[in-house]
Amino acid sequence: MSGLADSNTDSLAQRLADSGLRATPQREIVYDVLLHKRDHPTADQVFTRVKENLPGISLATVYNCLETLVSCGLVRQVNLEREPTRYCPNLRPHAHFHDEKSGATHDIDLPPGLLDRVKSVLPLGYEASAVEITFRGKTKATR
Amino acid sequence: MSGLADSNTDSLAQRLADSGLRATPQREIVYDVLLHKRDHPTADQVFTRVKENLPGISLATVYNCLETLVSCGLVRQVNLEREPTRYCPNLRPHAHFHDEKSGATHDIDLPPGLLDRVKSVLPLGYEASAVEITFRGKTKATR
DNA sequence: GCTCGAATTGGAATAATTCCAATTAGAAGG
DNA sequence: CCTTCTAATTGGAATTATTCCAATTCGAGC
Repeated sequence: MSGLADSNTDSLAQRLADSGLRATPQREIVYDVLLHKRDHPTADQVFTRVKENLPGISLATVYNCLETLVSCGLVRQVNLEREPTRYCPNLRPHAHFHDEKSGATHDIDLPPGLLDRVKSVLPLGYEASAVEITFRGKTKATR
Repeated sequence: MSGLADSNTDSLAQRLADSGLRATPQREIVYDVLLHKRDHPTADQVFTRVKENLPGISLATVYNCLETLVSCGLVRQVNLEREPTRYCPNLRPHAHFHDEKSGATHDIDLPPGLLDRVKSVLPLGYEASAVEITFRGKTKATR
């Protein structure tokens, strides 16, 4: 179904190795699924997609793999309101825009310096390891 | 236990009336609890606190009241990771800082203009009705 | 006092996620 | 290649926050 996975798979294997973890088929396919369609799927959606290539995988494993990918820094978790957690392989600094009409989530790339500007509002003594910016609203057809 | 509630209660009654809703004792006490200790409690924590004054209240009602307060704009919901939703009566523009060590959430007031600056990164056609900024990290004793 | 819709209540239902014990797989060493 | 030993996976049960629902209660206006 593709021939695109190898360089990704390699960086995956590398990252996993760095954390003392193994590159299993399950982890590779879960990661490929995230890279292949970047629509911020839920764990369930990832499960459905992965099953096409690996029918025997279990949902628990999908959760495990996602957790592993997050913990070695290849994937970000996105939480919106009370909805199920979504997963995002975009590692560039970006915000999320949640379209209230369609429910879709879009990445919004951030200009360099913006995150620093935002962090600069923190009072002395606050050290942020991560900043999340989330928009909610509507998208208009630009026309 | 206090004498501070009336002006709050009045604005509550007003806001509720504006939305065609009634100011019930349950709603008033839930709102007072939020105003009185602004530590971003969960629904369960609100439930516990409200029961001190209104022992017969049910958890379902607490959820209903919180939902009502949110929908008439007096309270904001704060979602962090997968944790239970927290509730915040601070209506000034502010971000949230989630202390990874203590689990506490602090409000960070935002300077005027910052939210507009952040919104300005949105491409044409994106209209944000709300922006949320969340920090995660550690707080150091300033000394 | 009555009426009638709104609000509250308790308990059942739902849904995402985590937990756990048992099995399987794979790398390293012999 | 076989064995070993740990990490990973699996299925199902358990957990937890939240929502749903049907029945009751409340209260403002007549």
